[in-house]
Amino acid sequence: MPELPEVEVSRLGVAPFLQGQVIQNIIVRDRRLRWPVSESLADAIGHRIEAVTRRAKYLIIVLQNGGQIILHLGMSGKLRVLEATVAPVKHDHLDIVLASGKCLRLNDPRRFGACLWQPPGAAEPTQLMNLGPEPLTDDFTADRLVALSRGKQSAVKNFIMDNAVVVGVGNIYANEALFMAGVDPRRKAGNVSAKRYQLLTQAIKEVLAKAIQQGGTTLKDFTQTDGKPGYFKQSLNVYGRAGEPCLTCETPIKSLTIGQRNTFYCPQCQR
DNA sequence: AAACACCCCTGCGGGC
DNA sequence: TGCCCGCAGGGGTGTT
Repeated sequence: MPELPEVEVSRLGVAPFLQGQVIQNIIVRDRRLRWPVSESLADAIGHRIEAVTRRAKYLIIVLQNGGQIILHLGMSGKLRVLEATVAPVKHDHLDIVLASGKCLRLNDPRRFGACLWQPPGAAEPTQLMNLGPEPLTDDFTADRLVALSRGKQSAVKNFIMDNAVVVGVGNIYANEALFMAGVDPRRKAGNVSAKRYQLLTQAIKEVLAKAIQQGGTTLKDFTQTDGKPGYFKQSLNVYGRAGEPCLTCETPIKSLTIGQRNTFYCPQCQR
């Protein structure tokens, strides 16, 4: 489900309910997420939430004592804020119960999501180390893409989906950004010119920002925390449109597999 | 070292 | 109607 925009939309949705609240209880119904949920997560109970932030596709609940609860939604994770008394349904694996009587509830059918506990003063989990820059900040530049790509033989699509290069660009938005920039996803990363990396950098920033504004992309089951779908699906130019006419030139959109992931592009517009 | 393939898991849509 | 197959928004691990 979630790429960076969907995680950010989730963060914006839940943050107002969490900020300033004391964690009254944490209920783990199934510890078997991407990594087993640590028993020591219970150490967060009794502490006040200072802020809810995001790094890459990780949502971070920052406690006033310096501890952090780090959530990842994987492919199918969803966050809702509910009254804590609402009965859980299938795949509701985790509740963070707040003093307000509400709870943050994680539902994740495929269990590719994660909940990590970073104790006060501890180093950040290895998963968060060696992450590249946030795409919507000035740290993410075309110069960086050029510098890191020289000599790279892998497809440019894989390159921009590499979290060490830039975080948060998943399969949907990689396809869309490459279309916007007019770059063939199969092209070797090392053979993309500085000028085209400039276009691609702008396209990544634009597509992610626009998707956040529109509440993310709902393909099947993503919903914003208020239960509404994301509306960015209406703005997709290539993703999921194999065989349909390119919205620019009417050439049929092609699909193929790159890096075990479905890839969509216009053979006319993208070179 | 870089570039791949593979795997974790459940649900759903399409084809028969 | 029902069963089987293929596929899905992520990303860590292990192999060449």
